[in-house]
Amino acid sequence: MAWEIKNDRPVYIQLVEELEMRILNGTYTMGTKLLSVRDLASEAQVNPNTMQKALSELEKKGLISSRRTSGNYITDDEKLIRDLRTELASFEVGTFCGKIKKLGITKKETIELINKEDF
Amino acid sequence: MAWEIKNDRPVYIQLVEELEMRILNGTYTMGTKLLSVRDLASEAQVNPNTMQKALSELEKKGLISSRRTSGNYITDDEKLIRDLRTELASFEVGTFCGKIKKLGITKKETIELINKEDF
DNA sequence: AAAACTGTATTATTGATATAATACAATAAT
DNA sequence: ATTATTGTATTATATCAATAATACAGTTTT
Repeated sequence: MAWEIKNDRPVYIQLVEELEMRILNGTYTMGTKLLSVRDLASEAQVNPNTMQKALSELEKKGLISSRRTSGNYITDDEKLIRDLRTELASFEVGTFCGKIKKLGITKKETIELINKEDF
Repeated sequence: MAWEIKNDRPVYIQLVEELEMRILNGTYTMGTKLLSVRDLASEAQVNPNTMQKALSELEKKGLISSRRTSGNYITDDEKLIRDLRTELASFEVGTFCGKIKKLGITKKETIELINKEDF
Protein backbone atom coordinates (compact mmCIF):
# COMPACT_ATOMS: atom_id res chain seq x y z
CA MET A 1 0.00 0.00 0.00
CA ALA A 2 1.35 3.40 -0.99
CA TRP A 3 2.38 5.87 1.69
CA GLU A 4 3.03 9.13 -0.13
CA ILE A 5 4.46 11.40 2.52
CA LYS A 6 5.59 14.78 1.25
CA ASN A 7 7.46 17.37 3.25
CA ASP A 8 5.12 20.26 2.70
CA ARG A 9 3.14 19.61 5.87
CA PRO A 10 3.76 17.90 9.23
CA VAL A 11 4.32 14.19 8.66
CA TYR A 12 2.09 13.09 11.52
CA ILE A 13 -0.84 15.04 10.03
CA GLN A 14 -0.38 13.31 6.70
CA LEU A 15 -0.29 9.96 8.48
CA VAL A 16 -3.54 10.77 10.27
CA GLU A 17 -5.15 11.69 6.96
CA GLU A 18 -3.97 8.55 5.19
CA LEU A 19 -4.99 6.24 8.04
CA GLU A 20 -8.37 7.94 8.38
CA MET A 21 -8.91 7.64 4.65
CA ARG A 22 -8.15 3.91 4.76
CA ILE A 23 -10.58 3.39 7.60
CA LEU A 24 -13.35 5.45 6.01
CA ASN A 25 -13.03 3.86 2.58
CA GLY A 26 -12.87 0.33 3.91
CA THR A 27 -9.25 -0.46 3.08
CA TYR A 28 -8.90 -1.33 6.74
CA THR A 29 -11.76 -3.55 7.85
CA MET A 30 -13.94 -2.65 10.84
CA GLY A 31 -12.99 -4.40 14.05
CA THR A 32 -9.72 -5.81 12.78
CA LYS A 33 -6.27 -5.37 14.18
CA LEU A 34 -3.83 -2.88 12.71
CA LEU A 35 -0.17 -3.58 12.11
CA SER A 36 1.93 -2.68 15.14
CA VAL A 37 3.18 0.87 15.56
CA ARG A 38 6.68 -0.23 14.58
CA ASP A 39 5.53 -2.14 11.50
CA LEU A 40 3.32 0.72 10.33
CA ALA A 41 6.21 3.12 10.85
CA SER A 42 8.49 0.85 8.89
CA GLU A 43 5.96 0.53 6.09
CA ALA A 44 5.50 4.30 5.87
CA GLN A 45 9.25 4.85 6.26
CA VAL A 46 8.68 7.09 9.22
CA ASN A 47 9.91 7.23 12.78
CA PRO A 48 7.88 5.08 15.21
CA ASN A 49 7.34 8.11 17.46
CA THR A 50 5.75 9.98 14.58
CA MET A 51 3.45 7.06 13.75
CA GLN A 52 2.55 6.74 17.42
CA LYS A 53 1.56 10.39 17.48
CA ALA A 54 -0.69 9.86 14.47
CA LEU A 55 -2.32 6.82 16.05
CA SER A 56 -3.04 8.69 19.27
CA GLU A 57 -4.83 11.33 17.19
CA LEU A 58 -6.96 8.64 15.60
CA GLU A 59 -7.81 7.27 19.02
CA LYS A 60 -9.04 10.74 20.07
CA LYS A 61 -11.42 10.64 17.10
CA GLY A 62 -12.61 7.19 18.16
CA LEU A 63 -11.50 5.57 14.92
CA ILE A 64 -9.18 3.12 16.63
CA SER A 65 -8.85 1.80 20.17
CA SER A 66 -5.57 0.64 21.58
CA ARG A 67 -5.20 -2.39 23.84
CA ARG A 68 -1.95 -1.96 25.68
CA THR A 69 -0.15 -5.17 24.98
CA SER A 70 -2.20 -6.52 22.12
CA GLY A 71 -2.36 -3.85 19.45
CA ASN A 72 -4.50 -1.15 17.86
CA TYR A 73 -7.95 -2.10 16.60
CA ILE A 74 -10.15 -0.39 14.04
CA THR A 75 -13.48 0.73 15.50
CA ASP A 76 -16.53 -1.41 14.78
CA ASP A 77 -18.85 1.59 15.07
CA GLU A 78 -20.35 1.54 11.59
CA LYS A 79 -22.36 4.71 12.06
CA LEU A 80 -19.29 6.65 13.18
CA ILE A 81 -17.46 5.62 10.04
CA ARG A 82 -20.39 6.48 7.79
CA ASP A 83 -20.85 9.87 9.46
CA LEU A 84 -17.17 10.79 9.32
CA ARG A 85 -17.02 9.79 5.66
CA THR A 86 -19.97 12.04 4.83
CA GLU A 87 -18.51 14.83 6.91
CA LEU A 88 -15.13 14.60 5.18
CA ALA A 89 -16.77 14.59 1.75
CA SER A 90 -18.77 17.71 2.61
CA PHE A 91 -15.66 19.41 3.90
CA GLU A 92 -13.71 18.63 0.74
CA VAL A 93 -16.51 19.84 -1.51
CA GLY A 94 -16.85 23.05 0.48
CA THR A 95 -13.13 23.77 0.52
CA PHE A 96 -12.79 23.03 -3.18
CA CYS A 97 -15.75 25.15 -4.22
CA GLY A 98 -14.51 28.03 -2.06
CA LYS A 99 -11.16 28.10 -3.83
CA ILE A 100 -12.63 27.68 -7.30
CA LYS A 101 -15.17 30.40 -6.71
CA LYS A 102 -12.47 32.74 -5.47
CA LEU A 103 -10.52 32.05 -8.66
CA GLY A 104 -13.51 33.37 -10.57
CA ILE A 105 -14.40 30.10 -12.24
CA THR A 106 -18.07 29.37 -12.81
CA LYS A 107 -19.98 26.34 -11.60
CA LYS A 108 -20.58 25.29 -15.19
CA GLU A 109 -16.88 25.37 -16.03
CA THR A 110 -16.09 23.50 -12.84
CA ILE A 111 -18.46 20.67 -13.67
CA GLU A 112 -17.03 20.45 -17.18
CA LEU A 113 -13.53 20.11 -15.71
CA ILE A 114 -14.71 17.40 -13.32
CA ASN A 115 -16.42 15.51 -16.11
CA LYS A 116 -13.06 15.26 -17.88
CA GLU A 117 -11.59 13.56 -14.81
CA ASP A 118 -11.30 9.82 -14.64
CA PHE A 119 -13.55 8.37 -11.91
CA MET B 1 -9.70 42.85 2.58
CA ALA B 2 -9.77 39.71 4.68
CA TRP B 3 -6.50 38.02 5.61
CA GLU B 4 -7.48 34.73 7.15
CA ILE B 5 -4.25 33.28 8.44
CA LYS B 6 -4.62 30.07 10.38
CA ASN B 7 -1.86 28.32 12.28
CA ASP B 8 -2.17 24.93 10.64
CA ARG B 9 0.45 25.69 8.01
CA PRO B 10 3.46 28.01 7.64
CA VAL B 11 2.25 31.60 7.62
CA TYR B 12 4.44 32.67 4.71
CA ILE B 13 2.94 29.91 2.54
CA GLN B 14 -0.57 31.12 3.31
CA LEU B 15 0.49 34.66 2.45
CA VAL B 16 1.88 33.49 -0.90
CA GLU B 17 -1.38 31.69 -1.64
CA GLU B 18 -3.55 34.66 -0.73
CA LEU B 19 -1.43 37.15 -2.67
CA GLU B 20 -1.28 34.87 -5.70
CA MET B 21 -5.04 34.40 -5.55
CA ARG B 22 -5.58 38.16 -5.50
CA ILE B 23 -3.31 38.64 -8.49
CA LEU B 24 -4.86 35.81 -10.49
CA ASN B 25 -8.45 36.81 -9.80
CA GLY B 26 -7.88 40.47 -10.54
CA THR B 27 -8.29 41.85 -7.01
CA TYR B 28 -4.87 43.38 -7.54
CA THR B 29 -4.70 45.11 -10.90
CA MET B 30 -1.96 44.29 -13.41
CA GLY B 31 0.92 46.74 -13.45
CA THR B 32 -0.09 48.56 -10.30
CA LYS B 33 1.90 49.10 -7.15
CA LEU B 34 1.37 46.96 -4.08
CA LEU B 35 1.23 48.30 -0.57
CA SER B 36 4.67 48.42 1.05
CA VAL B 37 6.01 45.34 2.79
CA ARG B 38 5.39 46.97 6.16
CA ASP B 39 1.85 48.03 5.32
CA LEU B 40 0.94 44.62 3.93
CA ALA B 41 2.39 43.02 7.04
CA SER B 42 0.39 45.36 9.24
CA GLU B 43 -2.79 44.64 7.26
CA ALA B 44 -2.29 40.89 7.54
CA GLN B 45 -1.21 41.22 11.18
CA VAL B 46 2.01 39.44 10.45
CA ASN B 47 5.69 40.17 10.99
CA PRO B 48 7.26 42.22 8.17
CA ASN B 49 9.97 39.58 7.75
CA THR B 50 7.33 36.95 7.11
CA MET B 51 5.57 39.13 4.53
CA GLN B 52 8.91 39.87 2.89
CA LYS B 53 9.56 36.14 2.58
CA ALA B 54 6.18 35.67 0.90
CA LEU B 55 6.84 38.52 -1.54
CA SER B 56 10.22 37.12 -2.52
CA GLU B 57 8.48 33.84 -3.37
CA LEU B 58 6.06 35.72 -5.60
CA GLU B 59 8.94 37.44 -7.33
CA LYS B 60 10.48 34.04 -8.11
CA LYS B 61 7.22 33.11 -9.85
CA GLY B 62 7.35 36.34 -11.81
CA LEU B 63 4.06 37.58 -10.40
CA ILE B 64 5.58 40.73 -8.93
CA SER B 65 8.75 42.69 -9.53
CA SER B 66 10.39 44.74 -6.83
CA ARG B 67 12.00 48.11 -7.47
CA ARG B 68 14.36 48.69 -4.62
CA THR B 69 13.30 52.04 -3.28
CA SER B 70 9.97 52.40 -4.97
CA GLY B 71 7.91 49.36 -4.13
CA ASN B 72 6.60 46.05 -5.41
CA TYR B 73 4.65 46.01 -8.66
CA ILE B 74 2.19 43.47 -10.00
CA THR B 75 3.30 41.94 -13.29
CA ASP B 76 1.69 43.25 -16.47
CA ASP B 77 2.22 39.91 -18.25
CA GLU B 78 -1.38 39.06 -19.03
CA LYS B 79 -0.55 35.65 -20.50
CA LEU B 80 1.39 34.63 -17.40
CA ILE B 81 -1.57 35.46 -15.22
CA ARG B 82 -4.03 33.64 -17.47
CA ASP B 83 -1.79 30.57 -17.63
CA LEU B 84 -1.18 30.42 -13.90
CA ARG B 85 -4.88 30.80 -13.23
CA THR B 86 -5.69 27.88 -15.52
CA GLU B 87 -2.88 25.84 -14.03
CA LEU B 88 -4.08 26.48 -10.47
CA ALA B 89 -7.64 25.57 -11.41
CA SER B 90 -6.49 22.29 -12.97
CA PHE B 91 -4.43 21.51 -9.92
CA GLU B 92 -7.34 22.11 -7.56
CA VAL B 93 -9.71 20.01 -9.64
CA GLY B 94 -7.19 17.18 -9.81
CA THR B 95 -6.44 17.24 -6.10
CA PHE B 96 -10.12 17.39 -5.20
CA CYS B 97 -11.15 14.57 -7.51
CA GLY B 98 -8.30 12.42 -6.24
CA LYS B 99 -9.48 12.73 -2.64
CA ILE B 100 -13.13 12.24 -3.48
CA LYS B 101 -12.40 9.20 -5.60
CA LYS B 102 -10.31 7.69 -2.83
CA LEU B 103 -13.23 8.22 -0.44
CA GLY B 104 -15.27 6.01 -2.76
CA ILE B 105 -17.70 8.70 -3.85
CA THR B 106 -18.96 8.58 -7.43
CA LYS B 107 -18.68 11.32 -10.01
CA LYS B 108 -22.46 11.59 -10.10
CA GLU B 109 -22.68 12.12 -6.35
CA THR B 110 -19.86 14.62 -6.50
CA ILE B 111 -21.60 16.73 -9.11
CA GLU B 112 -24.81 16.65 -7.12
CA LEU B 113 -22.95 17.92 -4.07
CA ILE B 114 -21.35 20.71 -6.10
CA ASN B 115 -24.70 21.70 -7.56
CA LYS B 116 -25.95 22.34 -4.04
CA GLU B 117 -23.11 24.80 -3.46
CA ASP B 118 -23.64 28.50 -3.84
CA PHE B 119 -21.64 29.89 -6.78
C1' DA C 1 9.36 -20.66 31.91
C1' DA C 2 11.56 -17.99 28.41
C1' DA C 3 11.43 -15.08 24.52
C1' DA C 4 9.22 -11.95 21.58
C1' DC C 5 6.05 -8.38 20.90
C1' DT C 6 2.73 -4.84 22.48
C1' DG C 7 1.72 0.32 23.39
C1' DT C 8 3.77 3.96 25.69
C1' DA C 9 7.11 7.26 27.82
C1' DT C 10 11.45 9.81 28.15
C1' DT C 11 15.44 12.47 26.77
C1' DA C 12 18.32 14.64 23.39
C1' DT C 13 19.36 16.71 18.96
C1' DT C 14 18.35 18.91 14.66
C1' DG C 15 15.92 21.86 11.40
C1' DA C 16 12.18 24.97 9.96
C1' DT C 17 9.23 28.79 11.09
C1' DA C 18 7.91 33.11 13.29
C1' DT C 19 8.74 37.11 15.62
C1' DA C 20 11.49 40.96 17.25
C1' DA C 21 14.60 44.60 16.88
C1' DT C 22 17.64 46.92 14.15
C1' DA C 23 20.30 48.65 10.34
C1' DC C 24 21.44 50.50 5.65
C1' DA C 25 21.59 52.56 1.08
C1' DA C 26 18.76 54.46 -2.43
C1' DT C 27 15.00 57.03 -3.74
C1' DA C 28 10.68 59.70 -3.28
C1' DA C 29 8.24 63.25 -1.05
C1' DT C 30 8.13 67.55 1.30
C1' DA D 1 18.15 70.03 1.37
C1' DT D 2 15.93 67.51 4.66
C1' DT D 3 12.80 63.94 5.90
C1' DA D 4 10.28 59.92 5.16
C1' DT D 5 9.75 55.69 2.82
C1' DT D 6 11.40 51.91 0.05
C1' DG D 7 13.20 46.88 -0.23
C1' DT D 8 16.50 44.18 1.94
C1' DA D 9 19.77 42.08 5.33
C1' DT D 10 21.29 40.62 9.90
C1' DT D 11 21.14 38.74 14.51
C1' DA D 12 18.78 36.72 18.28
C1' DT D 13 15.14 34.10 20.54
C1' DA D 14 11.26 30.85 20.97
C1' DT D 15 8.44 27.16 19.46
C1' DC D 16 7.07 23.10 16.89
C1' DA D 17 8.08 18.97 14.34
C1' DA D 18 10.87 14.99 13.37
C1' DT D 19 14.14 11.69 14.31
C1' DA D 20 16.99 8.80 17.23
C1' DA D 21 17.94 5.87 20.94
C1' DT D 22 16.30 3.76 24.82
C1' DA D 23 13.45 1.94 28.41
C1' DC D 24 9.55 -0.48 30.76
C1' DA D 25 5.58 -3.21 32.16
C1' DG D 26 2.34 -6.26 30.56
C1' DT D 27 0.68 -9.72 27.55
C1' DT D 28 1.22 -13.27 23.83
C1' DT D 29 3.71 -16.58 21.69
C1' DT D 30 6.78 -20.25 21.58
